[in-house]
Amino acid sequence: MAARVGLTTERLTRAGAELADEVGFAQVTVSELARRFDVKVASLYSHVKNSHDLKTRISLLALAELADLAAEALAGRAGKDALAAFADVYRDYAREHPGRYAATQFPLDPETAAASAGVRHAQMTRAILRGYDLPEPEQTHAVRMLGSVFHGYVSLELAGGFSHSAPDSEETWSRVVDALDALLCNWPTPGPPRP
Amino acid sequence: MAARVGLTTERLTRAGAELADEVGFAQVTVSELARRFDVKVASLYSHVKNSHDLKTRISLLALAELADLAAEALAGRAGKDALAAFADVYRDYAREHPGRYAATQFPLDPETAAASAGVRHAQMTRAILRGYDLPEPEQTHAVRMLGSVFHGYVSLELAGGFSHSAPDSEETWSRVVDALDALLCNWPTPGPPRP
DNA sequence: GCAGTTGCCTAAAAGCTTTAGGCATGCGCA
DNA sequence: TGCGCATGCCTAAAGCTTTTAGGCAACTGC
Repeated sequence: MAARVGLTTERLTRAGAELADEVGFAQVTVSELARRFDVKVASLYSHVKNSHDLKTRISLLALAELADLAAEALAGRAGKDALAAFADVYRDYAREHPGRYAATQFPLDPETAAASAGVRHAQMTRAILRGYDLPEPEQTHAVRMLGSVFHGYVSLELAGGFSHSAPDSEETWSRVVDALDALLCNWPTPGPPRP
Repeated sequence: MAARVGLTTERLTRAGAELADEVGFAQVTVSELARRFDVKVASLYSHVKNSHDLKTRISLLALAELADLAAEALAGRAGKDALAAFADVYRDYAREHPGRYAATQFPLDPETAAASAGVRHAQMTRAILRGYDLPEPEQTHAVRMLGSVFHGYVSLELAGGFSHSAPDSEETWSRVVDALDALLCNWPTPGPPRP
C-alpha cells in the first residue's frame, strides 16, 4: 500500500514541537501527530513510548534550543549587557514559540531534568551574576529570583495579562530589566529574620 | 432507585477544587467528579455546561479565595510589612492548595477575567505600592514586576525547582521579599532607551 | 534474488466527553 | 391526603484519545 513515511523519534519530536506552537502544548496528542504524518496512530508507538514520553522529548528539545540561543547571545557580553541579552532571548523564544516554551515547564523527573539543557541554562544565569559581585549564599538567591522574574513575566504576558492596557509590555519589560540591574548592583544585605 | 444526591453547581465546583488539590488541576475530569458523588457522568451536565465550564468555575473560586485571604492579610499593614504579608499569603495559598493555585492560571476569556476576583487582587498589589512612592508610569511597571516575581517564584517552587539544593526555599523567599522592598525604595529612573 | 529486520497496519479494549431522551422523585398546591 | 408537574439522575450512544498485540510487506544487506 502506501510507501513508508520514514517516521523517526527525531522527526516526531520536531513535528510535535511545531504542533505545540500551533495548537498549544497541552493539545499535543499522539493522534493529531499521526494525522499530520498521514499515518495510523499505532504506528507512532514504535518510536515513542507513550504520550508522556513524547511530551518529555519535546520539552528536552525546547530546553536545548533555549540554552543554545542563550549561549549565543551571551558570547562576548557581560554585566547589564549580558543580563539584557539573556532576558530578551528568553522572552523572545517564548513569544515566537509559545508551545515549545510551555514545554519547558513540563515537569521532568529528577534524573531527566538533571541531564537536560536546563542545567546549562541555569549555569548561564549564574555566570551573568559574576558581573555583579555578590557573596555566595546571596548569589543563589539572586539566581532564583532572576529565574522567577523571567518565567513569571513571560507566563503572564503569554496569558494575555499585560495586553489591552497601557503602558505596553515592551516598555515594562525594558524597565524590569533596568530594575533587575539596579537591584543586583545594590543587593540588600540580610536584615533581621522575619518573625 | 438511589435517592437524589443533591448535586449543585456550587457543590460540584467546591468538590472540583478539592479534587484539583488532590490530583492536580489538569487531572480534574467530569468523570472523576461523578465517581466521587457516586453518580453517573451525564448527571453532571445539568449543572455544568462542560469540562471547560467546570474548570472556569474552579478558577473563579480560587481567585476569590486568594483575593479574600490577601485582603485580610493586608488589613492594617503598610510598606514592607504589607508587601511581605501579601507575598506570604500568595505563596502559602499555592503550597496549601496547589490544584487551586494552578486553577488561578487557567486562561479565562476577557469578560470573565474582568469580572473575576483577579482584578481585586491586582488592585491590592497597586495599593501596596502606595507605601513606596513611585511616579505613575513606573507604578504600573512595578505592579507587573511584583506579579511576575510572585507567580514565577511560586511556579518554580511548586515544580520542584528549588528543592534538593541549598539554601532552602524558605530562606530565598525571605531574601526575595527583602530585595523587592529594597528595589521599590530605590526604583531606578528610566535610562536611555535600549538600541 | 533471498533472508531478515523494521515499519506501518489492522484490531481491539478501555477511558473521557457530550448529547438525547426517559422515568421517577419530591415539591407545591388543592 | 393526594395530584400534577418540574427537576434530577439515569440509560443509551457516538466520537475522540490512549495503548497493546499481532501481522504483512517493504526495504537492507548479502
